[in-house]
Order: sequence, then structure tokens, then C-alpha cells
Amino acid sequence: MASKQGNKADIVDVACRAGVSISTVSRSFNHPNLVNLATRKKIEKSVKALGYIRNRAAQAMHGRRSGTIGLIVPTIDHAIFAEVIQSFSDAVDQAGFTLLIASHGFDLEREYAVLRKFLEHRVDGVALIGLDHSEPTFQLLDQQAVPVISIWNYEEDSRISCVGAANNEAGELAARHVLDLGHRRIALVFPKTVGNDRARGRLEGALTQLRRQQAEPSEAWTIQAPYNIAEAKEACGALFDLPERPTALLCGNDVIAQGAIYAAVQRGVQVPEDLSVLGIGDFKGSKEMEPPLTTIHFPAEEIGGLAGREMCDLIAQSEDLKSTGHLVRKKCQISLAERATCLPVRRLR
Amino acid sequence: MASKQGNKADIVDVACRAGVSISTVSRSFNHPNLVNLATRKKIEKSVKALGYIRNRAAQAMHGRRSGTIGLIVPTIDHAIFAEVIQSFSDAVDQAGFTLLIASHGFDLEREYAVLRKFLEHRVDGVALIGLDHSEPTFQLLDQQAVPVISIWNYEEDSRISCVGAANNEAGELAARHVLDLGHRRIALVFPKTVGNDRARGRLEGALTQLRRQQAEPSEAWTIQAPYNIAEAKEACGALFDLPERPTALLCGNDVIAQGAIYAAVQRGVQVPEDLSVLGIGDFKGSKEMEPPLTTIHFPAEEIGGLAGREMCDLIAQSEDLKSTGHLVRKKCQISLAERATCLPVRRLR
DNA sequence: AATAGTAATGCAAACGTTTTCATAAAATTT
DNA sequence: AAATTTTATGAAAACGTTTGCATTACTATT
Repeated sequence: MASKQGNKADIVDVACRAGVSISTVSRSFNHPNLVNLATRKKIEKSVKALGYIRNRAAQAMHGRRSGTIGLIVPTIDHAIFAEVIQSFSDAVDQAGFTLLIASHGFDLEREYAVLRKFLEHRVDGVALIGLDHSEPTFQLLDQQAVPVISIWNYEEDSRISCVGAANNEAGELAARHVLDLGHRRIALVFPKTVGNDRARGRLEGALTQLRRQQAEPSEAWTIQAPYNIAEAKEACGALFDLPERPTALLCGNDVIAQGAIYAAVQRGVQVPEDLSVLGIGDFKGSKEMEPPLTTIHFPAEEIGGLAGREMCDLIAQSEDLKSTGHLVRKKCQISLAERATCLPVRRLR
Repeated sequence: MASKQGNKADIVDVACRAGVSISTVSRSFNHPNLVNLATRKKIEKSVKALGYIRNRAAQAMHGRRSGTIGLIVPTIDHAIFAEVIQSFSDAVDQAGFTLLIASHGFDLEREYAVLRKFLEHRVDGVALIGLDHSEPTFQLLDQQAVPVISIWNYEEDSRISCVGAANNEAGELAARHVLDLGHRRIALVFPKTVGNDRARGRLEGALTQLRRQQAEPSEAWTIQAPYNIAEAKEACGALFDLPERPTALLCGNDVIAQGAIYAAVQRGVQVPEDLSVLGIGDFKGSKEMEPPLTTIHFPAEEIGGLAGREMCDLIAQSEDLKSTGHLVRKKCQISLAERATCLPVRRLR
């Protein structure tokens, strides 16, 4: 082989072999129109022969962009995040960026640590899930003036740019639907809300709506379940074993709803005849369940894609003018997906 | 603010403010024991005050490692990959690496392009899913001598290091189980197998076993379904509408199995009384389904974690000695998860 | 007290690019 | 044919680090 002792070729090697200066080689990559076609061909040949691959780390040192975007999520392994990650990834990929991903397991201190690590790598932008973050995180973001976007939640007075849906509206919409169907004995099954503004918003929205119609559930009918079919199934099972059963179950997300339905099936409780179940999220597969799950649709793919494109725009802007000024906020519409797990309450017993 | 006009602080600024040379600052990060405690304190204070964040791009230029690992997957948005990605991510994270992720949507040419992009970023190692890759991909990997590992499949004569399970064994195991239960009228529902060695291995294993016992399914009973509940449901529905129905359904993965069960429920076909359904993969939630899905368990988390640790080892090795020589191969055990969707065939009708 | 050894620091040369400026050659205008 | 513009290239200075070597100031050994 022509290459010198297994060491990878660099731009100097390419230049030598092509018989031109390194400036010309560099230019032929970055501003091809400035270099003669014949020269360009020679360089190209030399690149091929040497198996040369440009070093972006070296480029990044010139104040140029690193070409990377950091995405920090609570966890990758949830149906709903996976969908958002995929579409976000596709969007930034299309713009030529490379994605750095890390998860923090719902631990905001780890989120901060990951953010620091990403900044060491000089990511051109950072995307986070939700709007609940630690103060040091916000400060670091601010101080480093790195383009940042929050995915999943919309809030009109958010501290950073955001693309997402209003979770409290989702909660309200869900509550309104079961109320409209005539239900009054409604139970709530939600995930923990600390450090999770998605769940908190939904729960608050639902409670607000229920209170407004004097249908606030009792303590016993407001239970907590982790994001996890197995445990949700168990938690709901306990609920069903109570002496008095609700006629409707409002779940914080579709995974919990799924678990609830399984728990019901196990006990011979018919859904929707004996019990209406409403999810939130409309995860992949919810539509295909048997019976298909009635839920609040969140346009995950749209949110991820939009966020990705917005992130790229933000980066482009921050490069042009040093306009660190304005935030952008995009609200994506949620909607009721009426399917088969909710029925009007039966008057006669 | 002390920092000069919003520009981010660099090591020089830190050195100036601390009243030492940049060498000392650099040393205090990389070899703290070589610098006086008092000096170190001064530097630390200066770092804090300036909000300095080290630039890994600049470090990477010194032949040092970039501290990144590239993971290329077909898609992020599949239950099974999400689980592997998560555990792989956790493992490399623990070793201090940052993860670059990209998906290629089952397109091996895009896989090659992504690999190139990752190499431009000088990743310290690359992880791929499966062992089916394009020739240029293998060549590039070889030529750049970058540590590489394949996740998910085990093959004793694999071209690159691998950590995973033997998919043909999974297929065999699955077929054996339904045969052992006395089934002879067995249908197969598998995903496309081109460029997907996971599916291919499973299908081949199953067919081998079925042929051995003279139970090879007819053309009409060997159908294809995409990785997708909705479409799998439809495809299986068509199968059920055929004049003759199989007594057992062997599915290429749990998602298809899930779709098959929904299709059955829709038509009033009882699982497992009228039809046994067997999945492969044991995805999250399969155990909690109602009825719980009988399937072949793949230890996704174990595979991902093991692969991550192996990747880090490979990188460490390649740094020490230039021993690009040997491959490592780890086989993870699969097992039959007997649950509730398979029953012995009924002799009497 | 002279010498050897050690600890702490600084200088300057890398690392692999991009980019500004200068220069040479060719093409165009006068 | 001289002057001007355009096109193509190269030299060298950046970018933000790390590190080998040199230097200085101590500390321990004879």
C-alpha cells in the first residue's frame, strides 16, 4: 500500500501525492469552484488512493461548526421517546448534522453532567426533553450561549425555545371527554410528577377540569404508576379490587392504559362495557390494540421533525448574526382519538 | 461579566487569570499530580470564574482519543433496538464515552455514508447492528483500522467482532416447540430477509427444523409482513381468511405476533384454543400481554451492555498495542419463554 | 558545603485543518 | 503592446490544546 505504515493519511499526504499545496486541497473541499477542474480531479484521485477522510475535529477548531447536535433524553427505551428521537434524528441528519445522544434516567443532575460533556465536544446545538431542568443547567446554557431547544412541551412563557404540545390541555381534553360521556366516578392513574412536567401538566389539566364539574376523584382513586406495563397492570389491579369501582379510568399515558386494560381483562372486567379507559399519548400500536385504545393523540413525529428543523434554523441564525435574543415557540395540536375503549356511562344498572 | 465580549473563554484566558502558563493549566487537567496543590486551586477558581469548558476537538487533534463511539442502527424506533441502544449507551457512558447515533432505515448504502461521517468525526470505535453490511463498509472499516463490533447476531465465522445471539437457533427452537406440541399445520409470518440477517437466520432455522419433520408450510402459509403491528395484523388477517387454517403460527418477531393475535381476536379466532401463536424476541411488554405471549427470549439488555463493554475494551486494546489482529465473539443464550399463547394441538375435533 | 535528585513550572513545537494575503499566470480590456 | 482584471495557486498564520525538553528552585544525600 502507498500509505505510510498504516498511519491514516492526512491532508498533507493528499497534497504531496497530488503535487499541490495543502491550501489547494482544503479549498477543493470547501470552495470547489475556486479550484481548477483538472486540479480537483487530481486531488480526488489522490484522496481515493490514500483513503483519506477529513478530520472534522481539526475543522471545528477554526471556529467552524462541529457539525454535531446533542440530544439529551430521560431514556431512549420508551415507545414515545423513541419516536421523537427518530424523527428528530432524521431531521438534523438531513441538514448534515451528526447526532450525539445521551440519556439521564430522569435524573436532572446527570442531565447537567451530560450537557457539560456535550459542550466539551462543542456541539452546535442542544436539544432537551421537556421544560423541567435544574438551575445550573439553565445557567450553563445561558452562559455558553449555545442554541437550545426543548422538545415535547409547549409553554407560552418557557425559559428556552420549545416545540411541543400543551400537556395541561391534553389532561383537560381527556377529562372533558369522559365527563361528556356522562361519567362521574372517574379514577386517575398517573406517573410520578416530580421533575416531569409532561405528567404534571396532564394531571393538573385533568384535575382542573374534573373539579370544575365537581367530579374530583377521591384519594383512593388517584393512584400512581410507573411508566411500565407490568407495574401499571399491578397498580390498576389493586384499584379494581377496591369495594367500589369507577366507571372510567383516565390514564397518564398509553402504557399505563395498556396495563390497566390487561389488569381488567385478567379480572373479567369488560372494557369498555364495564369500564371506560382513556389513555394519553397515542403511542405506536395503540390504534392497533384490541379493542383500539381511545386516547389523546400527540403528534410525536411532527414534534420531533419540527424540533429538528427548528434546531438547525437556530444554529444557522446564531452563526449569521449574534442575535442570541429571541426564543421561538411552536405549539403542536393534540386531538382526541376516539376509538373503542370509552363508552357513555350506563344509566340503568 | 469578566469574560471578553461574550466570546467563550479558552485555556489562555484561564492561564492569564490564574497567573500561570497554559502548560500548567493543561497539566492540571490531565496530570493533576504534577502540579502544586495551591496552583491547582488557583486554576480551578479561574476556571469557575470564566466558565471555561475544555475543548475536546482540540484534544482529539493530538492523536488523543476523541472520546466518542459511533452507533449505527437500522432504526431507533423499534422496541427491540431501543432496548439495545439504551443498554449500549449506558455501558459506554459509564466508561466516559459520548455516543454518536445514526439510523439508516435498513439501507446499507446509507449505512456506509453514516460510517464515513462518523469517521470524519474520528470516533474511537464503531458499533453496527447485525452482520449484513456492504462490501465498501467492510473495506472502509478494515482500511481505517477502527475498532468495530457487531451487535445482536452471533456467527462463529463473522467477519468482524460480534456480541449477540444465534438467530438460526432461535428459529429452530421456535419450530421445535410448536412441533413438540404436536402441531403439523404450521404457518410462517416473517419480515423481509434481504439485508436483514436477523430475520433470515430465524427463518432458515425454522424451515430447517420443519423440513426435518416433514412439516414444511405451503407457499400460501409462508407470508411476509413488515415490522409494524398494523400491517402485520392485516397480513395475518388475510391468512386467516383462507379456506384452510393452520393450527399454529410461527412469527418472525413479537411485533408480528402481536399483530397476528389482534387479527385473530378481530375474527373471533381464540388464541391459544383455536390457534397457537409463537413470537421471537420477547420484547418489552410481551410478558404482560393478555394472554402473555409465548416467545423466544433474546437478552437484549445483556447483549447491549456486553457489546458496550466489549467496545470499550477493544478501544483500549487498539490503543495499547497496535494489535489489530484478533476478533472477539460472544454468544448470548436465548431461551424459550413458555407463556400462554401456545397449546398442544387438539387431537379430537 | 558541594552534589545529586526531585518537584514545579514555562517555552515552544507539534496536531490537521482553514483562511487571509500575496503572487503568478492567463484572459481581457484599452 | 501595455494595463487591467480574473483565475488559480501557495506561504504562512491562525485555531486550542498537549507534551517533550529546558529551567529554576527546593530537598535530600554525601
